Amino acid sequence: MKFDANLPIYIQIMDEIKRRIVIGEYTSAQKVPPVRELAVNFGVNPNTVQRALSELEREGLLVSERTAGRFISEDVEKIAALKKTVCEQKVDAFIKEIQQYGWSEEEIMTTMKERLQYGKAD
Amino acid sequence: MKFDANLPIYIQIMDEIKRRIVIGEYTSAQKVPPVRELAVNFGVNPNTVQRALSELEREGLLVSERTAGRFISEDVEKIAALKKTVCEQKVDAFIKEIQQYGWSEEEIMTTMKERLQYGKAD
Amino acid sequence: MKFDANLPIYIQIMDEIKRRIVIGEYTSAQKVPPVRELAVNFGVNPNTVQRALSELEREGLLVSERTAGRFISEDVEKIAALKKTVCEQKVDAFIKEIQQYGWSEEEIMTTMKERLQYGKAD
Amino acid sequence: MKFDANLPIYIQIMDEIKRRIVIGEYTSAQKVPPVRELAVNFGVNPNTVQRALSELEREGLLVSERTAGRFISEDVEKIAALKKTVCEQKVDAFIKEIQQYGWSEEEIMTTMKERLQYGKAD
DNA sequence: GTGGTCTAGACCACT
DNA sequence: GTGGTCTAGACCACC
Repeated sequence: MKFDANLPIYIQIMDEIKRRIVIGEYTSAQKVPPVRELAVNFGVNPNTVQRALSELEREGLLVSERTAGRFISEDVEKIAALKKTVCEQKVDAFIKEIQQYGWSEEEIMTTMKERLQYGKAD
Repeated sequence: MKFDANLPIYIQIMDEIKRRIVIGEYTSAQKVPPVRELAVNFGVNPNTVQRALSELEREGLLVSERTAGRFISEDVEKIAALKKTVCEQKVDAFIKEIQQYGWSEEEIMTTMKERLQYGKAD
Repeated sequence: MKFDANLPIYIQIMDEIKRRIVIGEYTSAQKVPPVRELAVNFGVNPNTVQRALSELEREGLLVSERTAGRFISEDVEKIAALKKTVCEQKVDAFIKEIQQYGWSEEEIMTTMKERLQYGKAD
Repeated sequence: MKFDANLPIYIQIMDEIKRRIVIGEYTSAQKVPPVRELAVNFGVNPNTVQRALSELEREGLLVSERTAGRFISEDVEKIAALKKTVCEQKVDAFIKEIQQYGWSEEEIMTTMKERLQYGKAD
């Protein structure tokens, strides 16, 4: 995985795990891969992964069972809320950016529809 | 101005100049501030600004006149085309990102409308 | 190498590289010496060579591979076209110069033949 | 007039005057414009023109009459020889340059004919 | 070791 | 004062 040089890597790993939850790659009550495995896959130090997972635990998205490992929260509402907030964050960031260009809502909505319909976006 | 560590600064300056053209801060045939002045404002070396402006000149957005300075192109179509492509690029980037999350068009369009209407985005 | 004071050095380096391509010293798909080495050979700053090569890359004559170095384009037609245009440019420049002296075609062609045959030119 | 930065200006002025003789702008036995006038036209110091004219005098192309000014030599053979040598010098310089590119006589002659016929050279 | 970017500071031509 | 070029020297990512 390619990381952004500006954001702490553990944050970016948190985001990636959230993404996997959102798209259903990691589903409720499922076991999360062990730290070492993730560390290798991400190409980072295990400590960095450890930190990311701890943070996610603090947020209530992960729970750790002493010996068995770490699992995705069984709290379905929590997962649903995650999906919603992540989506809204992305949308808000986008809106903020386009507002820097002074574009009106209509312009953006129109362009989005065009781009989505013709499948030009890749 | 604050620069992203991942993208070359001269590219980001190009983008910023383009933004200023798009929002009409720099309008057709208008004089662009001198290299040294922009360099101070951006907090970078004059060479870096020089490079950014040269690239924009190559793209036909700017023209430089030996001793008088640099000017925004008088080619109105060029400017109009810029506005269009910049908008599309932003939209495409956004679409690409949200597709990583597997969201459907409807979800995104709905969320965008919500966020735009309630003005929660800032 | 000795540079002309009227033309930017990076342009003259571009011309020299083109010359080496034309005479086959640098041939298609071959590796070009690294920037720093060329800089030493030309007796100029690496940045100046960098610029020359970047321009040639933009012209499609060179391609750069991140860590491996720069290579002459594999586009054989491109190379062939280069040879043609360089030759024509030289000839045109010569014709322009002699026209300043009002010489007729016949005079020039005759003199050229003489000079070429007797091998007086060196 | 635009001067080359590498060659002494007085040499370039000599060449320009020779050119004017060759094309017949200055014809045999004609009076040469006064130093001051030439200096203004060339945009250089009168001393520089003075030196150029003195050199031309040494070469026997100009003669100075104490009070009347300077004149083009009446020696018709001298003028004819000038035309010949100037032409040969230009041709030789051209041949030397093209030989750096390894082009054969035929290639050059062919290209020259093409370029002359279609009048592409300007 | 490779290309790519950036800074700091200088000089030049042109007006 | 303007754009353009150049040098010297540095740092980075990639392999």
